[in-house]
Amino acid sequence: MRATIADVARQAGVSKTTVSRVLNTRTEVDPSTAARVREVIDALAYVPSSGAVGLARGSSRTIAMLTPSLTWPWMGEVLQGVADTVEAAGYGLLLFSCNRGADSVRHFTSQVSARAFDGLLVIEPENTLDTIAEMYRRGLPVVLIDDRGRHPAFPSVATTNREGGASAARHLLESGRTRPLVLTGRRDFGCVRDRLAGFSEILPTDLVIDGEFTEESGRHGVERAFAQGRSFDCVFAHNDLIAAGALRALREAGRDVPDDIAVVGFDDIPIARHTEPPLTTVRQPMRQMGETAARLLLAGLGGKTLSTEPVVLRTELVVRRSAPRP
Amino acid sequence: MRATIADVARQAGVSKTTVSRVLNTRTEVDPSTAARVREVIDALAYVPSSGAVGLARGSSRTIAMLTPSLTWPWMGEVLQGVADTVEAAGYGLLLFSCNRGADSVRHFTSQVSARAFDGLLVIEPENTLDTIAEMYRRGLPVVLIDDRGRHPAFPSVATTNREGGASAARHLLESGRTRPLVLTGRRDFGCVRDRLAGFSEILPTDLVIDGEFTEESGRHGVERAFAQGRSFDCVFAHNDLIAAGALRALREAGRDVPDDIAVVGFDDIPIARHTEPPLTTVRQPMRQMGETAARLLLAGLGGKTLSTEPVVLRTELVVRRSAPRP
DNA sequence: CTGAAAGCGCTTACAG
DNA sequence: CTGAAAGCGCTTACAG
Repeated sequence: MRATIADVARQAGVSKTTVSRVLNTRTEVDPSTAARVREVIDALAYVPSSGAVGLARGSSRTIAMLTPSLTWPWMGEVLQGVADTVEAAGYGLLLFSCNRGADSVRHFTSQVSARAFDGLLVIEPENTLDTIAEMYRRGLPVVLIDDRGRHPAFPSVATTNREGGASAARHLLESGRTRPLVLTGRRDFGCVRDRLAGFSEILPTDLVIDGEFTEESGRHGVERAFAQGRSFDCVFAHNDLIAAGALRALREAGRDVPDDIAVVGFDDIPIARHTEPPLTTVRQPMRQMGETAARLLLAGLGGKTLSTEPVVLRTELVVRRSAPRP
Repeated sequence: MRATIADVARQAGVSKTTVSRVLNTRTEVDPSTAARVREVIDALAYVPSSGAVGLARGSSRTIAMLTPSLTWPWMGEVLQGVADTVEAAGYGLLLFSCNRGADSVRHFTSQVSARAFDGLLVIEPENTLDTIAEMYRRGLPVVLIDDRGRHPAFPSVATTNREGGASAARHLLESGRTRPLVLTGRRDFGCVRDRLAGFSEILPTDLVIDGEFTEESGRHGVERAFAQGRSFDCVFAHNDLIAAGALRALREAGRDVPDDIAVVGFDDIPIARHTEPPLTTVRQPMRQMGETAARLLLAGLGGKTLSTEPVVLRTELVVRRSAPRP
């Protein structure tokens, strides 16, 4: 049978109150009493039941992370940043993926009501921002990761999408490229608008093809541009999957990258270093975003009031062979 | 203030016992009473506190997942399979990554003692098998994902590593290749020995270079083979990262893939379809492994006794351009 | 079919 | 510095 606080108290010849006090390292305990209690704790390998502590204290020392998918290319990095930070603070990390649609959302919502965790880190599943905002308003501490340019009414972590787009344009311009093809992700994403705006400021273009954040979309984008007889000397893809698709379509069309056409992506996912040629891309610091969001949330749980102004982390241009330095 | 079972009981004019009974859908409640209670529950948006239920019942309806890293290329798929299955069963998923070394292990161990979860899914962090086995012996339900050929003394899910190696060899042999270079991962992994044994049975070779499961290791392996003046017409890499490194080294050496040298990898991670040429590889069904392990564990929690005989899932050869069909 | 009471394993005023 | 008692929000014999 597992030891409880009552066992420890009995064997140490003190009350449960005293044991609780030494566990929570309050000062008002006689040193020799405390030492005796600690001995018994060690001897019994006693660890307080997290459930009981949570009930008594009204908090679970657990944080939840909500994601639309766990298989997105950059999700592992975010998760690792979150997990490391949360663990180091002695908190537990409860993972919710909304992969099963409405059912998943319901499951998650009921866990919120059940007070299964103290705070929430979220990468927004499609169309759930209102639900999340409502939870925040009702008192659940929330930090959003990757606001997609939407600037919600609660704390969030974002990256410099606009400056990221601009840095891609500057790099291409410095390499002597002047006629870009831009392949975007979904236009209703704020980050897409920001990346485009930053890019266009430096390197204006009317050759913009809207698409999805997929390889296929990148392939189709390039094919369509060729079919329309448009000419371009570089491609700015709104993420690395689109860029990978573009690379493939360019190779199939017999164009050399980067000699004929340079390609720049966005994100710097693991695939980026394995394409041929390896991809120049605007790196988003995903792990750091996870860490930052977790640290913010933990500070919030510690009583600090969090600003709803997004914390913005810097993107960084990573130069590889698809668009080398001039 | 949040509603409790006492609030529901008061407003419905019944005892907490009765409310508890309708919550847990026992039969011994008068239909009209039950209906009245349910109305109040809805009106108050009452959801039982998971902490209190857990304490009273002595179980948390939560499963833990322990991993060495969250950024490994196939981890997202495993995690998704686990999360979907666990969620669908109404359980919570507590995530532990041992990324911070000994500190992480300690944090995890204390959570075990704190009874923070009912069962454990584990992808073994380096050198923790004994610790895990000990937890299993003390009564914690455990299912291991990817036994690395070690056949532990508790339930596990594995893949057909030996047959996977054999299928790679058969494919190469059918394509007329007879002089393979094999690039292995760490030899102390059982899966490496199994893949090698299966391969060698069909296509014996003395050109085996041991390495790590990394891109660099693949590059070095090919370079070393060339430096030794060895000739080969195909490569069997023990995972896709090694294969990606091999592709790079072959290209730099001016060899055409697959015309001069065919390449087969193992795993089928996302990168595999983005190399040049795209990689033929032995697919491990990672998501299915996650699902299977989770289902096993849930069955165990449901009272079923689990066999310690590994559940073995089939690998599948995925043919792409690096080693096309004959 | 229903309820009073004890219990799960802790914490926390309160009193001394 | 220490302890008895109440309380956190549930479940579960037990009795009726």
